[in-house]
Amino acid sequence: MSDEEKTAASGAWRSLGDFIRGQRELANLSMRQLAEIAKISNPYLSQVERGLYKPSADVLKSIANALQISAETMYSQAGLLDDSPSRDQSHHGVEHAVKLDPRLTTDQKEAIIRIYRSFIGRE
Amino acid sequence: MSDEEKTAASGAWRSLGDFIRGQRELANLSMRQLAEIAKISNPYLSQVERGLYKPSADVLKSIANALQISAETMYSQAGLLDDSPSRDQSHHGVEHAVKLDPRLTTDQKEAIIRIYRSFIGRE
DNA sequence: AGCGGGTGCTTGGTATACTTAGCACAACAA
DNA sequence: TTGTTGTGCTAAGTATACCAAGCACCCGCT
Repeated sequence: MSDEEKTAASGAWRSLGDFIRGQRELANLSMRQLAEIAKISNPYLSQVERGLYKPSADVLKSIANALQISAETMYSQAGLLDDSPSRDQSHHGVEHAVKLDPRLTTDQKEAIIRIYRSFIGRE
Repeated sequence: MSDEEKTAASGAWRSLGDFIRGQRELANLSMRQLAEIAKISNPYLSQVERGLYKPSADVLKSIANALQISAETMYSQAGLLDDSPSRDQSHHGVEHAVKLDPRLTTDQKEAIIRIYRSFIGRE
């Protein structure tokens, strides 16, 4: 058994932890800040983000609320809602949302999409 | 807060237990049958149906699967999905989509969002 | 009277989700 | 230097989700 696979806390939940950490950093929140808002302890949040534990559903919902993202998104990231064939927002998501935004001019939309495509390394 | 809200096994989860029991009886399954399909123990299922314990998310999903109902239905019955986190405006679309894109790094997401906000005149 | 097989429920224990106290390292101030 | 305050992480304990074994009862047999 490799080091990565040591205990029950590997694989699928790791990506959930990465997701939470990414969203937390995007919101410019420290662990203690997010933990306070989500009403969980900061060490536990640390362990969750590192994939050591699988948070229960209400904790997930609480974190989602604190990060201002939908609970459904969080659950699907946690692999608990894996059905959802209708809601496809993987990479069409960004470009589509940009194109639909009425606040952006055409030039601005093109600029953002160009940057976006350069980031994801084209296809 | 009332006594109903303090202890772990009361209130909202009791109705969840009733819901599960109803669905199980509707499917003409005994506790042992459902427990076997959902890969949980029958005593635990008994306690869940009586509202003594709050099942974790994956157990809920497993039960929903065994009862052939959607996980979302189960979660909403469990009161875990009804959030609707104060959706401010539609312009959440772009930022939301960017935040959710797994192909982008955190830095890239921040960059795009910064550009986007500068375009629409926010911040 | 027993049997065997069905039902749901209780008991006692293990695994793990979760917390409180505290460590180690930074960056900035006195 | 020595504090103070920020960060994330570790350690040790408590709470609880969950399981295996078994109890009590109800039926249809023989």
